[in-house]
Amino acid sequence: MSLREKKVEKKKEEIRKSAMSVIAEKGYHATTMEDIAAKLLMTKGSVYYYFKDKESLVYESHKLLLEQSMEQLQNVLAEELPSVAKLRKAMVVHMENVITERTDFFIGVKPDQVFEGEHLQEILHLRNQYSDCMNRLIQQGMEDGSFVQVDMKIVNYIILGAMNNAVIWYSPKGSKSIEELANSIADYLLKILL
Amino acid sequence: MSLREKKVEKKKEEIRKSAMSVIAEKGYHATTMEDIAAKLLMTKGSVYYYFKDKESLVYESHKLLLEQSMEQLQNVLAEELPSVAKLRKAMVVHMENVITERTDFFIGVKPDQVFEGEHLQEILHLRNQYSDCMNRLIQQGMEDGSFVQVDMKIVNYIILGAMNNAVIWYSPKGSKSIEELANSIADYLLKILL
DNA sequence: TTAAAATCTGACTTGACATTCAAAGTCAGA
DNA sequence: TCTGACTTTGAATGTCAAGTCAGATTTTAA
Repeated sequence: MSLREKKVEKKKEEIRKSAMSVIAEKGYHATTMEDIAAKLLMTKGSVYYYFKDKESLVYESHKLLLEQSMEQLQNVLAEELPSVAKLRKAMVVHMENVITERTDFFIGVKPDQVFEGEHLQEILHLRNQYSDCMNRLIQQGMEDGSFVQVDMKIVNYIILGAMNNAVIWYSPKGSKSIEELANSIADYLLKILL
Repeated sequence: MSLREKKVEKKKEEIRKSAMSVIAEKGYHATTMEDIAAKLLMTKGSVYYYFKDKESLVYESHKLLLEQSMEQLQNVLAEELPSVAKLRKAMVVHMENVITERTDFFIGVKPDQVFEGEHLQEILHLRNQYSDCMNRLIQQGMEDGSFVQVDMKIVNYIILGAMNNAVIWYSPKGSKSIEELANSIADYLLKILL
């Protein structure tokens, strides 16, 4: 990649970050392209130089986040760990993502209210992929007898729902660190499976 | 109440219902006053005859729903039941509300992105009240030894989060009836406390 | 140094709503 | 039947944010 391309990519990355951050703060509909630009001391016009429109910017941002989370999850999947520890780790990683990225995206807005066509398909696909991985973790645990038999689908919804919802109530002012919090939530949720 | 007042109240009720229904369908920001009116074969002008503005309409609708849920919860609280059965019933009732009203209990938007001032305060107050009631149920169970000791606040967030999230994924096409679904979710969540 | 390429700017256009309002329509009861 | 209060209508208005674009400015590389 040429220097120029690197610079452009860096700028795009900054803009994506800014977008995610402002959206996490104010919600998708309340954040304007000017907000996103202002945060970087730019003007709207510049943002449009890098991104076709708001939808594309948000799509790319969201996609990247999902892909990164997916990759982390895959890494956990690949580890040599007993089922319980593996699922536990996956949950902790997820919680940390939810809290640090504050991506209200999993709950705030339904994807079909923001994306269309290809973009919508891709986002749904990535989400399903993620969800499937979690399912696999539960499945494995049930097969090797680490977990009790449960309705995988429902339990998965419960687990992801409980975790994603933290965006709404988490506050850095709380007495627990993110790590502690992630761990205790993971422990509580694991009790459903033990 | 005079005949006319009854008629007005009935109309307002219809409009609130329509608003909640369209919002559940398309999301708060995507639903226009015309959508809400059209569903009742009215024009938006009429809606404005009954409600000052969109915010007020949604506020009143949402408030009523919260109050109704609160009342149901209070009724459960008042019943003579062992802790486990009581919390279980509260959860089932909540789930049924979430699914039938399809208002994620909360519009899918954080309240401070919709309401302001007094209205916002009142909505937050009602939510807290509701949450406190759930807390009380957990507290009681821990005190009488029915539940293990847990961090009440976190567990409460988990429980409400997991349940509210059902708005996102519930589909009437699923094989389980609402009642079955509510029951199995309640059972899974109770395992956290047993 | 300098001209072409890449970036950036901000005023402008557009369109989608929310909200208003004057006029028209409805209806219970005198 | 008539009247006046109550309702409804839909066109007009106001607002706000997305998206555009003709330059202005900065960077690149010869």
